Amino acid sequence: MDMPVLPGADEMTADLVKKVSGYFPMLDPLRKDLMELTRERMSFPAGHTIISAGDKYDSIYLIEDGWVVRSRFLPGGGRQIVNVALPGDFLCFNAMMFRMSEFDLTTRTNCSVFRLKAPDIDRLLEDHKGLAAALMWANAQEESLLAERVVSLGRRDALERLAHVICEIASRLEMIERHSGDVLTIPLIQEDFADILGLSSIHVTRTFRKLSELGAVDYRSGRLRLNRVDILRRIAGFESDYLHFTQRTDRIPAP
Amino acid sequence: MDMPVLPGADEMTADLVKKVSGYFPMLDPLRKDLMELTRERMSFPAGHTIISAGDKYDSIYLIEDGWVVRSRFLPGGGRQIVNVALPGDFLCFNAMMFRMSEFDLTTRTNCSVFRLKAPDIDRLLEDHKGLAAALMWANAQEESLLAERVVSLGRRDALERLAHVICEIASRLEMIERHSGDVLTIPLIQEDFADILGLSSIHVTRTFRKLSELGAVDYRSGRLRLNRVDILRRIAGFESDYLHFTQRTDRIPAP
DNA sequence: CGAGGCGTTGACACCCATCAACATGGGTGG
DNA sequence: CCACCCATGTTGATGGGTGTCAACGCCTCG
Repeated sequence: MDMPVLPGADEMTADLVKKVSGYFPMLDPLRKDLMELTRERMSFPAGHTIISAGDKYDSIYLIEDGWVVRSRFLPGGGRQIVNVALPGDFLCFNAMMFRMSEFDLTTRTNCSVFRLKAPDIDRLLEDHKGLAAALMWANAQEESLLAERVVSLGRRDALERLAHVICEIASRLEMIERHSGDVLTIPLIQEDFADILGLSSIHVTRTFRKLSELGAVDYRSGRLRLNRVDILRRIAGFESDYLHFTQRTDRIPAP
Repeated sequence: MDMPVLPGADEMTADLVKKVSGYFPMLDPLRKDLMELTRERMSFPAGHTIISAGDKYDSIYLIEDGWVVRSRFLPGGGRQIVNVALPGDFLCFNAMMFRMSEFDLTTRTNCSVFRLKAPDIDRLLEDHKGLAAALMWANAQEESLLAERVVSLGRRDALERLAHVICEIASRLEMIERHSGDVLTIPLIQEDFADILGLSSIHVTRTFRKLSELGAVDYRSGRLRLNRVDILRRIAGFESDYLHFTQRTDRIPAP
């Protein structure tokens, strides 16, 4: 295979693929597909809108580093963030299915992403089985996260919601080895939390204070100290099953 | 192909596949895969729980007829319905990825479903490309519906939410040709609407009354009369794009 | 040093939950 | 055919959770 390989694409396949699919043991085909299709590495500054609602999209992105939020602006001026994408997550993986985005994608930190020219779905299934499997997995997992967010928004109060999303983010960061210890760096302002949780930013302040009073966490300007994770999880009723981080050992091929 | 074909599987492939994938023109491979894998047709009475949260699942279901809701019960006694599945929708399509269900699946009407033994994902991608494509499409569409539900729950008030979900259900029923005219039969009680919308059933009553006063719809015991769809859509801010019902004509192969 | 973004606090209003009571209506058994 | 019952829907009163508004403090950056 004598295709031009990007500088850095190697480390990506060595390092990131492990994170993308630590849970999904189809490493070799995925690595091969990414080598073939990942031709472009792009960087964006914090606050950059990669895609706007209504844009036609033609590529799939794989986040190498940085945080991206997917959000919708409403006629009344409100905003709802539907999910937060972290390193190892795909963006626009339904570009093969749908033509245009219904959401904005905005970076919250400086980001570097790999861009995959979206093959049409027939060619994807035919020639890139590793990527196809990874995309199916990623889509299913994102669906699972969204379902849990629906539960939160529908049936949990502000305190439970905030505690729950903190548990979720902490677990996901651990999963990709971007966090250890009891202090998280979270590049979200309280207004972001508000738009994730369906609250006002003022009420997010109040709710953080209550979590602090309860001894669970302390939050200050992007730094979150986890004091008592047990308390946090109990408040949230957090069950990590829905993240589906358990390795599917039943699918690891025999050596 | 001399495999035993279920009585009725023929009509399924002739009729239902069209609905499953009217939007997704990969009919022939899908039909073939369904013929191979659809070995069992099952019927359930209304109110039956097909799968409970925590159950290990091993099959994918395709709804031939009936309504199914996917819901979660919370420790406090609350319930949240995360989506409503209609004829032509798949259930448990992530059975290849994940091992167990986090939600209950409960019939709201008498239902008949086709059961597909879930092939593992490698075999699916290898031997059942039509089904793989249909499942990817279905998953992406469900993800899209969930994202829109998140927007509703986060940033729309009760009136907007109810109007929006009515618009959604009406559109989906039209899509599968299960409804025409201005009266819908909806086998959901107000408590179901409450658990879809994150409201109390009492407030659903009030909200239906307000919609009626505004001239949009009249609801009475499972029958919903659409008086002024334009009003309803304006209240909801309904844009049907997220349903992705537009045929992807760019993907129809040349004859 | 000023400006602007972000966070914080308190007062107040509103949306919606909760509770209790009652209406309706379909099904079942006598 | 009627009596009863249970599920569901309706209404009003009350309260709590959260939004909104205004003012102020803090910090960063130019």
